[in-house]
Amino acid sequence: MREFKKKARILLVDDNSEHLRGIKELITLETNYDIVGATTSANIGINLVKKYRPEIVIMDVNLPEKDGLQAIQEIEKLGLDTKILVLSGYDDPDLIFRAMKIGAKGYVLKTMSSAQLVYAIDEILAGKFYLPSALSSRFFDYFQQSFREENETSAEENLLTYLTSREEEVLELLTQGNNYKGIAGKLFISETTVKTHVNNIFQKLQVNDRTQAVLYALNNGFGKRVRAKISA
Amino acid sequence: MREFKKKARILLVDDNSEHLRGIKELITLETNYDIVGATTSANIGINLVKKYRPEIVIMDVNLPEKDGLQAIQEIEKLGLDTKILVLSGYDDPDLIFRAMKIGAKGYVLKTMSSAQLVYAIDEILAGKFYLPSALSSRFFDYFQQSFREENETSAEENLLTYLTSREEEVLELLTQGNNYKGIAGKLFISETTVKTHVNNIFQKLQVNDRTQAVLYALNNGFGKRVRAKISA
DNA sequence: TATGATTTAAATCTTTAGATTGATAAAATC
DNA sequence: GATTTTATCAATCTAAAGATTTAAATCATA
Repeated sequence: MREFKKKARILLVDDNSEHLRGIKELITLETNYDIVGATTSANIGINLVKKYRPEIVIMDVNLPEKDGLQAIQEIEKLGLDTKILVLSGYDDPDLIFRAMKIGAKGYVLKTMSSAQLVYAIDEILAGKFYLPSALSSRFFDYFQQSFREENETSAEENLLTYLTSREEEVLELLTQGNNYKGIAGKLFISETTVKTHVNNIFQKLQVNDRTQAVLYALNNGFGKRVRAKISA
Repeated sequence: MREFKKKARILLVDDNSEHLRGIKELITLETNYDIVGATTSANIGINLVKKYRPEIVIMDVNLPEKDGLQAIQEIEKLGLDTKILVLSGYDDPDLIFRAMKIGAKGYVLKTMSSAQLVYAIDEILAGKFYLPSALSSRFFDYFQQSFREENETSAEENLLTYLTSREEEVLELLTQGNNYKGIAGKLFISETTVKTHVNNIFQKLQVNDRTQAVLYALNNGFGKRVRAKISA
């Protein structure tokens, strides 16, 4: 399939040195792959990425010194277009979600078949993403769960709809941390007018102060922005 | 494969009546499916869901009166465990993302093969999610893009790390809209102590007032919550 | 044990925020 | 054309927020 293409340069990072050897042998059988490095250290791995600029990094997320997710972030920050395939012993949805969130191109379990690993590598090298069906389901379950509360509340009555367009402008400036003077200056109106608007906003949103108003705005999709219940 | 199982009840919603007939015929060929309804109206579709409680709804997202996404949300709100497969003429990442966000179990293009449609239906009936490889890539590109800004900023210096644990508690209560008195009461300390903490928080976060402090906290992953740049 | 960081607290002062009342003019709606 | 809504502004007042200084007790740790 890829026989005549340039060999893909691969870097392996896995804290288990036996497993590291296993993958290494397996990949060496594939004539299209060229292993440029294999290490049990996340930090060394990052340096090897800088040095050899592999097309793809196969990264274990259970590393001793530095956790794999952090290593992924640091590799992503290099801006080298290095594709990262996560190799993990856990099918924890949160772990899958976070890995994909920070830029991984795929996530496979250590229990997978060697054929599946090769398939995953090829898909990712072709510019696609790869998640096995079971992990994909876990990902989407978690993904949808994290938005469920939002979907429910967005259907309820949103007090923001009662605001006039001018009040929305004022609230927008409140959500940017402005005080009365700042808002008055930006809207070219007097401070007392701003106070009037702000007081009307409080009434309509049924809150007591600006902080609560800002929180209500952010939690209710103000300005087409929403808060996702997603752990960092 | 599913020959001996109970027939899956399917509802079709598509504004194009010709396309509706086409899918209907195609699905009727499958002995395992039972079409309980087919309509060009989103509102009628929702009522048919209530009436027949199909296992799966194949939903076009380009509907005239009510848009498909809204219809999906209303069906989800019924809490009937109805699985929804989106059928769309567009591979727009935002559309795919929003459909999956609000609970769709799959998304396929109208240009797909009939075999792929049947495969998608079977996967979803089996409790899985289904996105064709190309759409999956679009989804994840969009998904990662929406978190890119956050990933970048989270790597920068986060002033929140300078807060003491007590200051974090105070800030947490600030992000819930409490005033001095409320915080003092909840932490069983005096109001003046709270003022001291809050002032120290302002210094450390380099802000001037509580609203700005709250905004900084929310925008910098305070309390394992992050703000996703995702359009509603 | 000496040192620095944390948590607690009070006193004082200035500034800002918020509530309330009243008023005018333009714009939209009926 | 009358009425309601919206946007504007002022004045006044109270309450809350924020800045600053000082200080004592606790706690971790070098």
